[in-house]
Amino acid sequence: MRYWLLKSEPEEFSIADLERVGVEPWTGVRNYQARNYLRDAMHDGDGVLFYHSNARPPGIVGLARVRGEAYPDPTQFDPASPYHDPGSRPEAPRWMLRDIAFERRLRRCITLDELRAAADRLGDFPLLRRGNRLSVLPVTAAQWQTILDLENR
DNA sequence: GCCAACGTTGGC
DNA sequence: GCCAACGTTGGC
Repeated sequence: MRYWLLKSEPEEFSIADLERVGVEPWTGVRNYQARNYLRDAMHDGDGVLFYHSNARPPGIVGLARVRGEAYPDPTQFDPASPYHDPGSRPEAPRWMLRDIAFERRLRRCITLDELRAAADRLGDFPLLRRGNRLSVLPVTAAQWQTILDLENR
């Protein structure tokens, strides 16, 4: 079992949206490193920290779970989609996704400021690295536990 | 709205 | 393969 952090802009898709739909195909990732995490490194049942980016304040707002296996992101073949990729062929899909299942909201938002303040306990946390823009990030078991502990402080 | 960081594109 | 131009991310 591994752990991940997924970023989402709440104006695009928030934790409330995930709670409402229950399970969401994580479409639109168009970065190769993030794609590799989704396609190769994730496993059914992995834990997910749900992070609101471009939010005020930015922070972790909920928990979710990876559901099932990787499969082609259908939006890459949809000319009407903003995620359309005319260079991707159905017989060799470039972009893969996973379904993400709602688990629960956190009792409160654990803000980016708070995560920075806990940097000594978190160690090398990819979200806190300068200039990081990846929307899918690996989280260690120790970091996962540290963040859950923060929730109850 | 600004801008730093950084991935991608494309000319050469 | 280099690298300048460009586009995007995302905090502020």
